Amino acid sequence: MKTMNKSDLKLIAVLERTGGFASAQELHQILRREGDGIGLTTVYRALQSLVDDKIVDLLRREDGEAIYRLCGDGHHHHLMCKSCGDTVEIEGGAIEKWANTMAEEFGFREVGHTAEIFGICSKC
Amino acid sequence: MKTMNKSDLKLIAVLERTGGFASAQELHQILRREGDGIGLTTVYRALQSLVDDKIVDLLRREDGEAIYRLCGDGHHHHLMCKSCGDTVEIEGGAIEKWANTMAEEFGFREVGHTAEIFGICSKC
DNA sequence: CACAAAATGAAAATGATTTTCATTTTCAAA
DNA sequence: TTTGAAAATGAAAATCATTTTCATTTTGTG
Ligand SMILES: [Zn+2]
Ligand SMILES: [Zn+2]
Ligand SMILES: [Zn+2]
Ligand SMILES: [Zn+2]
Repeated sequence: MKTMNKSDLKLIAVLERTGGFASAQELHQILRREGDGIGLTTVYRALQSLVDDKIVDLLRREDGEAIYRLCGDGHHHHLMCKSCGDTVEIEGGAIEKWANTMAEEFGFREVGHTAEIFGICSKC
Repeated sequence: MKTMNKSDLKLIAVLERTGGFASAQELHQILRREGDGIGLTTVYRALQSLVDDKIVDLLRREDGEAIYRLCGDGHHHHLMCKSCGDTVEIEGGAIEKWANTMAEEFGFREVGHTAEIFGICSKC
């Protein structure tokens, strides 16, 4: 972790405030909406640097778009209704264990994972 | 799984021949190199349809590019190296149980899930 | 202050994927 | 075999996230 410039701090602040994942474009819009004139390029650069410094996690949406979250954020998974879109945040203890076990078994390190459950909720 | 047209079959054939993962662009180039004048659009369409029919897996390279591979039988998950792209298909017994438990707890039905693990493999 | 390095952002470039749309192929009914 | 509608095809244009360029501004230090 080298330096930490003004933009890096701004991005960390937004990520803290919003919690969860957000794309670069979304984070840029949020900052703009709040009156910050930061440029999209700078947002990308700050996120890149934060990822390099392992301060931020980079994952991918289903369509491939990059999404970011603060490392150490309360990690959780989602249960989403395919019909109405309602989403519940759930604990993933079993998943964490599974991911670590499997990764270890195959000699992987710096392990991460994604896991989502979807179905039809009781209201639908 | 509805119909299976000529292009779908071509793509399946290439994927069989090459084994492992390849991007749409790469698969298109391979077909072209082999003298097939198939269009890039058609390659994308065929892959989409094969993914919908669960005949091929869609994963993502580290840069977000979509990569495809013929899927083995049965339900499984992936452990992929972020660096070299090597992928292992793994059992997900714990996941299945977890997904069902959570879904039941929140009253969801027709439940499905996705789960992928990624990290750095021993060779990298 | 002066000056070099670092940061910034507008605009252009990139590159994968999708959309449009006119044309061709397929295929079953007549 | 002929015919018309539906499905398939692909070239070109459109999208859209991300990166690159490059001229300008800010920062830090002597
Ligand atoms: Zn619902
Ligand atoms: Zn988890
Ligand atoms: Zn698979
Ligand atoms: Zn590897």
